[in-house]
Amino acid sequence: MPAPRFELPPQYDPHAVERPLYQRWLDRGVFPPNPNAPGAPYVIVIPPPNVTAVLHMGQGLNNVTQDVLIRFERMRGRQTLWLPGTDHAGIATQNVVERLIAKEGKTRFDLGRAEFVKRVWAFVRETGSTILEQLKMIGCSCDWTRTRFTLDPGYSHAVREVFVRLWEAGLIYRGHRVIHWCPHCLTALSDEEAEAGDPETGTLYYIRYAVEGGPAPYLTVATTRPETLLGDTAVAVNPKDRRHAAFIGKTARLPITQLPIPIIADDAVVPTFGTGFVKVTPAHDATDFEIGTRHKLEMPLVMTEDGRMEHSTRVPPELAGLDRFAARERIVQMLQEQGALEKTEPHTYTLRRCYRCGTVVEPRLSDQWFVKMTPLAEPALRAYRAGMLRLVPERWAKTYEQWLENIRDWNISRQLWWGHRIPVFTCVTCGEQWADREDPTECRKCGGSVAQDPDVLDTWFSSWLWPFATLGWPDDTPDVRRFYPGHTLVTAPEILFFWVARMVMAGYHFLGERPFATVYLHGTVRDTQHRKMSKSLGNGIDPLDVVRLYGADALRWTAIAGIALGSDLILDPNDLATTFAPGRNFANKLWNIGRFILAQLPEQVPAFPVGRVAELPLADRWILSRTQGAIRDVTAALEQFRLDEAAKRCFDFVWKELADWYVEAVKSRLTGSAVAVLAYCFDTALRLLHPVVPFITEELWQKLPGRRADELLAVAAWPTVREPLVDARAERQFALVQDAIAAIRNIRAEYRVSPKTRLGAALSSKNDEARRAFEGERDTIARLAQLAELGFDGRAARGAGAHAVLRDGSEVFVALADAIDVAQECRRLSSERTRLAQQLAALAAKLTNRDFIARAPADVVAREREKERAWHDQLQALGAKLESLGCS
RNA sequence: GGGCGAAUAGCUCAGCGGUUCAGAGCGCCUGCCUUACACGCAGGAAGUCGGGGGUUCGAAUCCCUCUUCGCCCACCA
Repeated sequence: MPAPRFELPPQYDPHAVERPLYQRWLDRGVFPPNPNAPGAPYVIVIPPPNVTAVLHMGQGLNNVTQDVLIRFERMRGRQTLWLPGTDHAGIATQNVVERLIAKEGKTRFDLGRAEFVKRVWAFVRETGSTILEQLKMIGCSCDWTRTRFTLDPGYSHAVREVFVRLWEAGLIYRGHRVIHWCPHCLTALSDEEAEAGDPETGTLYYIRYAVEGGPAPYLTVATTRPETLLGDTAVAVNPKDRRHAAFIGKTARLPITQLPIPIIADDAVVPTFGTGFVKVTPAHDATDFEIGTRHKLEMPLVMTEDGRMEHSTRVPPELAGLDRFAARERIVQMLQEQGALEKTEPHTYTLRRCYRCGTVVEPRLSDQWFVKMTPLAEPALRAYRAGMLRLVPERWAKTYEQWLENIRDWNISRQLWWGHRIPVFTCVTCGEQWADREDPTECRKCGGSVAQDPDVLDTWFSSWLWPFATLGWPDDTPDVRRFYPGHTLVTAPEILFFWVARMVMAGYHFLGERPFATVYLHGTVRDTQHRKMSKSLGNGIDPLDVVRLYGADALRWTAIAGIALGSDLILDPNDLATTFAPGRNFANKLWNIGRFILAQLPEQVPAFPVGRVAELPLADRWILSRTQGAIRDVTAALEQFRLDEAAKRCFDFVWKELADWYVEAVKSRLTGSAVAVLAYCFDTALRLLHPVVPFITEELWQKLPGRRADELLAVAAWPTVREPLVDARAERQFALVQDAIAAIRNIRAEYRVSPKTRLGAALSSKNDEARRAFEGERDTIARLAQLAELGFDGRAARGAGAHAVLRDGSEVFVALADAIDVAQECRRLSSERTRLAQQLAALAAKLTNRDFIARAPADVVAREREKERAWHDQLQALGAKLESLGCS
């Protein structure tokens, strides 16, 4: 045995290698796209995390997934661009900074707009790169030279251009309607940002309104929000509701304020709910607003922006200034005192809450900027139906389509300070209003002074441009030409509407092309109770804790191998050791395989003779063929986004085949072909594994003999199948060897034959119990003992045993392998659902039975050959019969 | 109220064009410190594949239905 070229520790130490390797990749500039690469570009844009975010497990999964795809394509020679960046995250970031200055006892209004925005920028500059640095810790191979931020000048330019173009196309309008309003964040929200939560049990209040001149002295409405009655301007019934027809046209009086309101008929009222009478509050309910519009009702706002009751005439002094929920209690009390509360009953409903702060959203009448979405949705829908866009897994198709089919106009204005200021200008003199690419100094019509709209744009109004604004659009940049359209988007289904569908719309509208061809939607990270990991539940896992404990590769392996396409990733935050054991164990195994192989390899590894591969020992031919299988399977799995299957296939190849069988099989002959084959197979394994576990594979690959100093696995060529090495026969034959050895091991374990005892010796043992135990199996054991005599008796001899079995029993095995060919053919035909084939398959199964193998001595070979001929004949007959029946 | 998904070994999950499909990892049991690895090696126990029907020579695998979980959408106040 040659002297080991390396002294490697028996335990893989990720910390010793990760940072230096990452730095090396950076220094060598392997992450940015290589214009000299022969392949076409391959582009992924990162779902930009909030600029203030710190990495959580969901993003860990998301980004590792992207990195696997990028590294795979990079090794395949594509010009890969993985474009990183962050999102300014309007509400979220503004909230964070508001909390900060609250600690100084101040509000943003104390600071003023300019000062506040300055503070946010300072905060962003200070903390903004945290999450990107964390991505480096888990190995992400982004092109950091192209890092973008949704508020940087170039990007803002794109946002403004988009707004103005939409304006010019007549797709932006000022809408006066009831929108979702967050009384905590003090801004309007889009429909998507007002999330429906879990059903909650609340109260349905039945309230009596006095009626003048009607068929009854009063009517009863049912409501969950009694406080809104101060804003009621009508009571409505369904025109078809006979019970209440006589009320229509009469006047009701609001309790508490005694204001008169009309009783009207409207189709929107569902007669079966509550009493059939509905209180109509047009300024605080979307449906009521529509009713109000149809009937030209007054629409008074009775709450302030922060959710306190207020109105000059409608809110009585004792309620003014009360928070809406406090007001509710107080009003219920007042109603009770006035005898206007008929009854209450428990009621289950879902409340919409602000997706940033969780506050119950208040429907509120206001003026906002909207984008007309139907003209944008149509191309996105058409493109999807034409197959231009693929969702993986496909089951999200219906969700995507339904949303686009029922698209609603998008409220894009936010009453915030942090974000892209809406570029709409109004002349204070003549009222002229327009959107402008530059800040105007005077009215374009009358020369009067102008005022810019105070609001900012929805964060998603910048996010939806991400695939091209990051490349320098609207300028005609080389990057836009080269990297648009992109290829794969990796994200969570939660933002299918927020982001994905809108990017598709923007892509088609502004560039006339899809932003990406495939949307890969991965699952959610959950705890063992299947609860989503979240800060508030305290059930999260910090990916960097995992990196510190077990290394980035262990994290990556667990995330990738542990999640099937489209399913969730279940991790146990209370037991990181168990959760990440698979990754840690595998990394260590790989390390030790490398440790062993590297110790065997001489400075100059001879290439194995591909042309004369047939002359190699069976085990060599077997592992070479299995290597081709691994290349084929792993490549196919990655192409199909089956990352878990790719990982698992690598696992089986490296651990079960290369380590457990081949390494053991060649331990007794570690020279010549074995060394060459080991070097090739291990090198291939490292390449196949690199996308998933980049650090350890790069580290080991660097140590392979003959490596030039400037070579990096990160940009090494992806392996391809070498046809001459595919050898189905060798695989079958070796499988029999494996079966035979398994049978021997089984017998040894079952009869407790010590590893140090020869089977033959055990047979003639003086130990009565052992001998008696052997009696029933005497023939089998004797035969196997004979086969195994060389190999299974001592230490470190499993491989030698395999070799010996092969040599002594090869004739038997070859005959069996041929028989199996026949059997398999029978099985193939049996799937044609014929009885005859079924019977043959049963017989075939018998032939391939492990018992048979274990008992098949050389002297039955002749008999088997005879049988085999008979099989062939039957097969021929069968074939003819099938053909006559019209089966192919 | 619609739509979608999931129920397979103690745990987390593969398998789902019908005939080596009853599997993997972790855990468990029994041997092994065999000079790459005890984060390991060898062997093993363990599931009537959620319940019930149906199609078929044959079904975790296809159809129907029920139950239980989870997700998305929706103006019943």
